Amino acid sequence: MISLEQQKNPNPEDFPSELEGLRMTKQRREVLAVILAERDHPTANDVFTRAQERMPTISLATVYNCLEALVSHSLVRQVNFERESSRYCPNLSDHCHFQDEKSGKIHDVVFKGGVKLEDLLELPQGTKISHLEISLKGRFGK
Amino acid sequence: MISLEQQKNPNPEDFPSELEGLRMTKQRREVLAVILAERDHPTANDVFTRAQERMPTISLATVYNCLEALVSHSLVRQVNFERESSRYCPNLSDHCHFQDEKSGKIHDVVFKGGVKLEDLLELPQGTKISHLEISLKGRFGK
DNA sequence: GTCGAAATTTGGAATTATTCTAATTCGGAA
DNA sequence: TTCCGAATTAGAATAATTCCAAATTTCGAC
Repeated sequence: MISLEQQKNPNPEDFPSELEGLRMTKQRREVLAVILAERDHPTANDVFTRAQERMPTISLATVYNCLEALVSHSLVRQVNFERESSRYCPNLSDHCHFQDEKSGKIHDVVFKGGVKLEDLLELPQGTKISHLEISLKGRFGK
Repeated sequence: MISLEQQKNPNPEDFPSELEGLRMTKQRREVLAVILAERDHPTANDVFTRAQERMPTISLATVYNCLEALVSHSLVRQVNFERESSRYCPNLSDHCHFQDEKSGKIHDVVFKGGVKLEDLLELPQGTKISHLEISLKGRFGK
């Protein structure tokens, strides 16, 4: 797994011309930079709005294209909650997501030491998991 | 948790007039019967089509209404996979879902003896989980 | 550097699942 | 039977996402 540093103002120009086999274009760099800039979970539209600040000509379709490219090359994670619009997550380490019902905000949640979910499921021998998503909803204790 | 028997041809008329505090109307009975009739994971539209066989006048909007009522009263589970349309599941016991990438079909997966996912997560003290969904995607071993 | 092919971007249209709306119908209580 | 709130209905509206076809950019070969 590649490790892209989270930083306040990532400079799109600092990304190499290729990441994880994905050719980095100006727009893909910008979209990636937007996502790495904050540790939150923006929607495609949020990303679009933020990207427009530095690249006013970028289109929403391109943002969708870039997101799909980045996700499929594991540079960004896609997060789905029920039927809400997809969100995107810069944290590539093993974790799942908790949505606070009060604020709607999404938080990363990690597993206790070394737990591998796959080991806890009754799956037919040899089953290959290519994708796994855990979504929690609830309220923080007060 | 209520336990509604899975059976080949559930008779909508056999359901009591109220289930889990939800008043059972003709349409809600029919929708519930459709879902209990098969151990699969139909979309709202699938349910609509199947319900129409015995109740040709039912509308899609009603199917959506009924599904939402049944789900919110825990008579049926809603299953979401990425951005695909929601599916509905008659199995109320603790389990998660695996989608076979080859067929697209969804299968129920149970946890190994008594594992409680909540116990494996690093959540702030007192966090109340109201909803939890685990979705897996992959291929069965051959 | 120039050329052509291939990939990417773009704006707008199209799609699709779902929700909303307003009118009608139903079902139970009085 | 009558009344009232809830449920149903058909169709319109919404919203996220995808599709499309044209324009632009990039890349490699020369």
